[in-house]
Amino acid sequence: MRMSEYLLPTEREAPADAEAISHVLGVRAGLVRQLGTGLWSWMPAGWRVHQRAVQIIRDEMDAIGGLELLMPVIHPRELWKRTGRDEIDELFKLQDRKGSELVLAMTHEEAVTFHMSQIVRSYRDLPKILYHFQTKGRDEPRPRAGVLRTREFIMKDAYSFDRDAAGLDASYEKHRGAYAKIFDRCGLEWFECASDVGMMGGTAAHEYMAPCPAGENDVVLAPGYAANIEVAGADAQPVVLPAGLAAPVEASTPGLMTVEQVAGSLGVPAGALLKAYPVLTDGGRSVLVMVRGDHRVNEVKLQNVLGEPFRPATEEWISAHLGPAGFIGPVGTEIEILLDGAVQAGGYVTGANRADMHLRGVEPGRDFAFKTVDVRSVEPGDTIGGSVVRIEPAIEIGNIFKLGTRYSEPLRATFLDDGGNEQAIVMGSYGIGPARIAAAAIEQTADEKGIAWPRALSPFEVHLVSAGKAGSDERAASDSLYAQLTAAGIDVLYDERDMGPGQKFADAELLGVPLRLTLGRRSLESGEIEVQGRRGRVELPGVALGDGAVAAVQGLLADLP
RNA sequence: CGGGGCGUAGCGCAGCCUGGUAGCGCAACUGGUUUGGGACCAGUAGGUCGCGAGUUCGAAUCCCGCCGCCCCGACCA
Repeated sequence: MRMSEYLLPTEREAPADAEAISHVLGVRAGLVRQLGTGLWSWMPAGWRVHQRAVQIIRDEMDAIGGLELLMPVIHPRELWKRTGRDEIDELFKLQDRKGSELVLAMTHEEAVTFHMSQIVRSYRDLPKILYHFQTKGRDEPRPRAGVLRTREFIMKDAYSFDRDAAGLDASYEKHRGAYAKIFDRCGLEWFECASDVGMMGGTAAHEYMAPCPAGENDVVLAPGYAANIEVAGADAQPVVLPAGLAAPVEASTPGLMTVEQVAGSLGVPAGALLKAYPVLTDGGRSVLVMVRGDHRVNEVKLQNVLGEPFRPATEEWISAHLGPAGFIGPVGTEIEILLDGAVQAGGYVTGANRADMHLRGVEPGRDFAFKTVDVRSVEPGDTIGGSVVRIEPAIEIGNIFKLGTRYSEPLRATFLDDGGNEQAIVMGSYGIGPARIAAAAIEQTADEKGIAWPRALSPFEVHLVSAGKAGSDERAASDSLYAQLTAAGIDVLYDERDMGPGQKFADAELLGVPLRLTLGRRSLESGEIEVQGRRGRVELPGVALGDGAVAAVQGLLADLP
């Protein structure tokens, strides 16, 4: 591709309001442009990257027997009513000119299950894996960070259809294998994490996480362990408790409402306090959740423990049922108490359910009854298997779910088993966001000059800079080299624009093609083309001009990350 | 949905407080000189100051309403 004929709208300055590296560089390098909040266009070079990711995904999906098809974005709303998903806030709703109710698909479980319900008749029709690359619409409450979280995006979504749980397990494992190959081939650093199955979930789920600064999720990492912080568990650092008391003793704490204030005033570590967090469930239960003073309640884990959604109790409710906010505790209350498992035996400081008063020496079991649960968030300093955990932000680049019969039952997708009995198809769903792969690659590889694409995702294989002006001998030589490389099937971006070399180098480093060749007057004098590897901006041995140049460049390409 | 901020030329911004003919840098265009790390000289062109309604002799500037966009939080199969 000749740069003078291409559209690569690079910018010298970052968009004023961009924070994420991938947002800044995606725009500056001319890969993406914004149309509205959460609505992004892919410019030609950016679309090349996206298509590279898509092709890698397609390869590996095909390799596990996936069958590519295409389903529409606009669906009858009725279909979504049948699965109970038509009232989701994120679902775009619309009407046609006749007033018929339609939705923009956020995923395609409904559509694919609808079709398979008509097509599959017998156990002989199973198993199947179907997938497509299709636009999703999601009315996100807060789109952010360029293409990381948008209201419209392309997703590879795959669906497996099996006779039973064992079949689903096999399909699930195939996808785990394919996903590992996909993310490795894309050159990403990534982790497979146990994840929350979510409100609409099934029986198991994994997320694929690419660590990077702009990540929206926190991942807990230890040797042999990776989990979303929403579900992660770890061993807490032990706390040194004060000597026990025969019974709780009141301690005056006037105006001291925070853990830090109370701990400081009483001369104990924050972990020697118990924090009380009263919640009311949608089902009408009231529960007092207790965690160590230096820990925090994890609302996702708590919801899983409660088995239903909940809201924190209001201050009015707390005053009416426990005591003044800031001074509540477990002693003397009738409310059901859940105690976090990190609370070791011993005497703690808790609220006394009276204004300006706490209790010392409160012992779980002796002074109040409880049920032990795991509802705290993993904290820095926690350990797993003796190793201190790392907590890193990460982008979710893919996920896999065991759906079971969540969709096949309401949509009556059944088959006859070998005994002639009607059974619901057992399903899985498997998503990957190519745009997030691109964004994660930018985040993970960028340096102060720009992007440094993994070879597999780069919009071009070689960036050839002509350092001579039009009509010069060096320009004629670079024209000739461009023709040679292109004839050999190498994907070359050829910068033959009539501008200074500094600007060309700057654009090349911004765009991040892994191999940069420079051919100018020096090359004609030395007989060598200069070579820079983009990752780390390393100068590589020059390539001799002449017939061997193409083979030499191919050799260099093979060695790149 | 709460909190904060922004909207002036393609991009980045100043001007607004204290009303009086709309500016700067980069980019663009023309001519010339340059050509190995974002050159230089001379000239040119480009703006309903987000939209609407007010106050005023006069509004980018003050008041009211609306829209759009960003960040934080809530939210997020």
